[in-house]
This record gives sequence, C-alpha cells and structure tokens, in this order.
Amino acid sequence: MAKSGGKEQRPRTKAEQRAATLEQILDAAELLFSRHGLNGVTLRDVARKVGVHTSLMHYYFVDKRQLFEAAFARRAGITSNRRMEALERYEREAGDSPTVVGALRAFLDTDLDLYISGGAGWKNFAAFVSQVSNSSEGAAMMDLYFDPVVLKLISVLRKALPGCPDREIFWGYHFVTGALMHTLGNTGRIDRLSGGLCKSDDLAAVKERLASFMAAGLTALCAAHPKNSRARKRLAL
Amino acid sequence: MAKSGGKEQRPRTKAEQRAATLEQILDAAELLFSRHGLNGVTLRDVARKVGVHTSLMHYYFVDKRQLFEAAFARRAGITSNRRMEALERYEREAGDSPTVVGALRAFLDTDLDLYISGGAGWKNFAAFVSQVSNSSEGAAMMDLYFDPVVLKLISVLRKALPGCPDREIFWGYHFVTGALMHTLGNTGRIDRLSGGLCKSDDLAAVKERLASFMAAGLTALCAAHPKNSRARKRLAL
DNA sequence: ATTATCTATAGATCTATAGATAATGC
DNA sequence: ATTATCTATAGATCTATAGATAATGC
Repeated sequence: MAKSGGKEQRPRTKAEQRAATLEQILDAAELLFSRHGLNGVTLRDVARKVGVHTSLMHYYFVDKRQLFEAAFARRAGITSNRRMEALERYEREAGDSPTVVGALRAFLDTDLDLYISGGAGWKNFAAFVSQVSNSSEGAAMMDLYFDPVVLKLISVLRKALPGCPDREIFWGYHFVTGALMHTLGNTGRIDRLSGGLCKSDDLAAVKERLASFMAAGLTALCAAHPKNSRARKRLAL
Repeated sequence: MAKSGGKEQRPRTKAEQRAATLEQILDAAELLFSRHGLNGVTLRDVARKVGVHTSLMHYYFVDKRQLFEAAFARRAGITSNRRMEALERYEREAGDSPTVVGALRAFLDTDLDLYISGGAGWKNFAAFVSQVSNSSEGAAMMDLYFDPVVLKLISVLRKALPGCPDREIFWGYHFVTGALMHTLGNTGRIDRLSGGLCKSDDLAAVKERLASFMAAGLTALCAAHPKNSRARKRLAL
C-alpha cells in the first residue's frame, strides 16, 4: 500500500529509511489501536497496513505492547507539554485573578486546537487517547503522561475558586475529562441521536461549548459544597 | 470454582440447571467483558471462571459475539425501562414547568441508584456499559437499548429550556453522557490523581454532584446560544 | 560491513464443531 | 428420551524467533 504510492521516493540514507518506516508503523498502529484497542489489533494488521512483513514489527518494537506504548508516547508528551505551557502562560497573564473558564480554556482548547488543525495523525491520536483512557491497560500511561498537566490545572482552578474544597475541584475535573474523552472517542453516537445536528468529529463546535459549560458546572458545584460544609452540616443537625 | 462452593446445591430440574448455568456464564462474561472488552476476553477465560468447558459457551450462545450481546442485553433493557418510567413520572409530576435538574435527576440518579444498591452484578454492568459505549463494536447496542430513553430526556429538557436550540441540548447531553460513562468506567484514575479524596467507585458522591453540575452547564450553554443566535450573529456583523 | 527487510517456522492459543458421556425426565 | 456437559480435534490465527537476502555504507 504505502509502497505503491509512487510519489514517495525511497529515502536515501539508512537513517532516513529507518525513520520513515518507524513513522509509518506508528501511524498505522495509532490508527488501528485508536479504533479497536490493544487487543482488537494484531501485529499482522499493522504490518499489512504499512505494507511490510510482520516480523518487522518485532525488529523495531520488540513486542506488541511496546509498539502500543511507543505509538502513545509519540504525541502524548507533545500535547501534554503544550497544555502545561498554556496553563503557565495563563497563570502569568491572569495574575491574582484567574477564572475558571480561563483555566479550562488553556487546558481544553489548547488540546482541541491540536486535534482540529494538526492533521490526520493528531485526529487519530485523539481517539487513541480516549481508548487508552477507558482501558485498564492504559491506566499507567494516562498517569505517566497527563498527571502533571492535570495537577497544574487543578492548582489554577484552586486559585480561581478560593472557597472550594479540593474534593469538589477533583470531582469537577472528573466530569470535565469524561466529557472530553467521550468527545475524542468520536463514536458517531451523537450524530445518530441528534439526526445530524451534532457531529462527533466537529471539534470546533465542542471547543465553542465545552469550557464554558464546564466552568458553569464547576462553579455550581463549589457553590453547593463550600469549604467546611461538612462541619456546617454537622452543626445544623 | 463455582462447583467447589458446596453451599449451592445442584439444581434439581434441567430447566433450573440450565437457568443457573446461563446466569453464571453471563455473570462471568459481564465481569470479564467489563474489564477487558470484547477482544480482551476469550471464551476460555469465561469458561474457566465458571468452571465448565469452553464448548459449553457455544452450546448456550453459539459464538462469542452473541454471548457478548446477551450479557449486555440482560440488564440494558431493565435500566433503560426504569429510567424511561422515571422520566415519564417526572414529566407528569412537573406538569408545565419541568426543570433541567429535575430531568437530569430522573435520567442520571435512577441509573446510579441501580448501580449503588443493585449488588455486584449491576456494578459490573455499569463498567460494561462504559466499555461498550466507548468501543466501535458497541455502537449498535448503545443505539438499540438507549436511544429511546435519551430521546425522552431530550424532550423533557426541551420543555425545561424553551429558548434553547435542539443542537445545544444535544451537545449538552453529549457532555452529560461523557461524564457518566467515564464515571461508570471506574478506572481508578481520579483516586490516584486526587490522592484518595475522590474514589472512582463512590457512585453516591457522583450522584450528589452530577445532575446539578450538568444542569448548570446546560443552562449556561443555552444562555450563550439562544435560539436564532446564528441569525443574530449575522445581523451583528 | 552494517542494517533493513523478508522467509520459514515453532509453539501457543483461539474459535468452533462432532461426537461421546452423564445426568434428568417420563 | 432428552438435554447438559465433556472429550477430542480441526483449522485458523497470533506472537515471536532464527536465519536468509537485499539493500546502503565506507
């Protein structure tokens, strides 16, 4: 398949060839894993998609698990860093008065922008993240790549919501990431449900709505559970 | 395993035995599929868990796919109907003035209640729904079992949000179900992130927060996108 | 002379089916 | 006499490795 392209010239040096093949394998793996998960994809599937022999998968990645992790690692670090920088920039600019929606925009929109305008590879990665996030095999990878950004987001939200207990901020984040992951999953369900009014892959529409929706939710959550509310409830009894 | 229990007497009649074995197989399948997805589970895994031979899976369910679907169908219809009734009841009680939070409570809390107090089987089913919802194989099953309830929810939300375009209500629903599915997935990530402040399996805590959080989000969403807002925007240009 | 890729193959495992055995049913 | 369960096995497929071949590298 990739070979029959014609346009793509064989890379000259071995280093170039190695790099090109690696990238093709990772692209194919990313696409397939994003749709079918770790166990729904065989190394043969990946090799066939690239147009090389299965044994080449082992040559470059030892085993399936390592291919899976390499495919994830390739872009996970990039978006994680971008979002971290966006949060730090926002923190600087907002000074003493960061807002919930501002923090969420730095966290969510920065990510969505990449999937919107990063090309097909990033779109596949988006669905891949959703798969990983929802699978038991993926837990460690999510923690490894995304804990720092998430904790950064939490720290900015803390400043934006001074009276709010940490617990509520974490629950709020849990809902935020649920909506984001479900969006990235791109299952097409909302398309069918809404009769085409909404499209799963319309990340621009999601970007327009997600941060402000979630900011309202978080704000309401904190209003309903002010600090020391447990102590207050006890007194009220 | 199941055989060694001792307590459980061999059912007398064949019909009883059949029913008991079917249920054991479905329980095991539900548990395993909920953790590892369709492709992460083999018929051998299920058979081993029940303590019978693999070929019995084929005797009762023909093939793996049908076992998967039967395990899902067993409880999906039940919770779907319960929620439908809760929504209809709420609609009757609320008369002309249903609220967003009221509709969401009927939809979300009715479901969560079942997972909270329905026993281990229902807890496994909750994670199973999340798996199915996030997989490409599961799309048709989600549509089949849950479209009617979701569309009922939408219709109540429409009454609760008279000025709101359908599109916004559907996007709002998309975020709601994302948060719910992520919760049901029970991945343990929020436990680790929050250092134990929140627990993935604490559905009571989620129930306390989810509906009101989402009601605030939906209300804000509709406020930001009133009907004919597109036409207005055009005029504003 | 090194490295990218392929051929051949071992060994494990999986789904599925045919037919045997051991229970219950009348 | 019927049905629940098991044994045996076919055929497909999967991961992984060893070793051959065909390129680039100096």
